[in-house]
Amino acid sequence: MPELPEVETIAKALREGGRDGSAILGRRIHRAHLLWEGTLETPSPGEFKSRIAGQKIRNVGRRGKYLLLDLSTDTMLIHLRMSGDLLVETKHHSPAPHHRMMLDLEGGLRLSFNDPRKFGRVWLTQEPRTVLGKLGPEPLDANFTAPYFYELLRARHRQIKPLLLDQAFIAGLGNIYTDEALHSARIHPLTLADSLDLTQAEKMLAGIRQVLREGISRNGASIDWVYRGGDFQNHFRVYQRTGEPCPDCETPIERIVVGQRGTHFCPTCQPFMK
DNA sequence: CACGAGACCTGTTCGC
DNA sequence: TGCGAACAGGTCTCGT
Repeated sequence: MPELPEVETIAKALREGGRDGSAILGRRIHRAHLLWEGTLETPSPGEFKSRIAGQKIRNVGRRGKYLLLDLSTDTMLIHLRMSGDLLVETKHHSPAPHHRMMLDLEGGLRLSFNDPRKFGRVWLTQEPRTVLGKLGPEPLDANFTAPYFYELLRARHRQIKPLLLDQAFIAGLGNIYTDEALHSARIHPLTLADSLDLTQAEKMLAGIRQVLREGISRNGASIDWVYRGGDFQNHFRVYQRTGEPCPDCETPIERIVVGQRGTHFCPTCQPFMK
């Protein structure tokens, strides 16, 4: 689910707080509740609870699809995977179905991790690099240039779509934004990365940045009940639009399976070049 | 190195 | 209406 724009939206919301003044920055964590221990990747439940108690939330950031909570002495990393969400609630609220972890904060607030499918994971560590170390570059980083992207693509004899989903190649893209970016760049999802020329690499990077920026400006995509307020789902051009006319040329959008993921593209705008 | 299948989970939608 | 199949924003591991 949550891809870079959704995680960025959540990080921003946690930093800025709600209209009700429910800001969590600067607050001390009184106590952690683990409703499903499998959520915790490291350390053990006992050490997690004793170590996190008393630490303050200094800041909230993002790297790839990971949320980073800077605490007094540790970093808490959260990966929402397919169905995770973070909510700020009050302490009195009884735990909703699928709550997996709750952090009681000073001032009666509570930061809750809800995750129906139980794929999400949490780490508490003083060395976030051990978790983030293998991530590829941030696509929106100004230091990530088109010529460099072209060099990376040229070194890989692999279909472009699964390559863009590979977090070690580039961080933050998921199934929605990959399909949208390929359509924006007019590149077929099965195109081999090392067959793209510099001009196509430039278009690919521009497409990635364009759809990510649009996703962020629309507060992400809210499919089903998750990620309240996001609007990008109403602006998909190909994702989950099988059979609907391409917004650029009217050709019906096609769906194929690539690397076991549903893949949506326009056969006219994105012709397969061998 | 590249790729496909299977696993990890639960909920919703689709097709008969 | 009922019920099983298919599908879902992600990632890891294993076998070829």
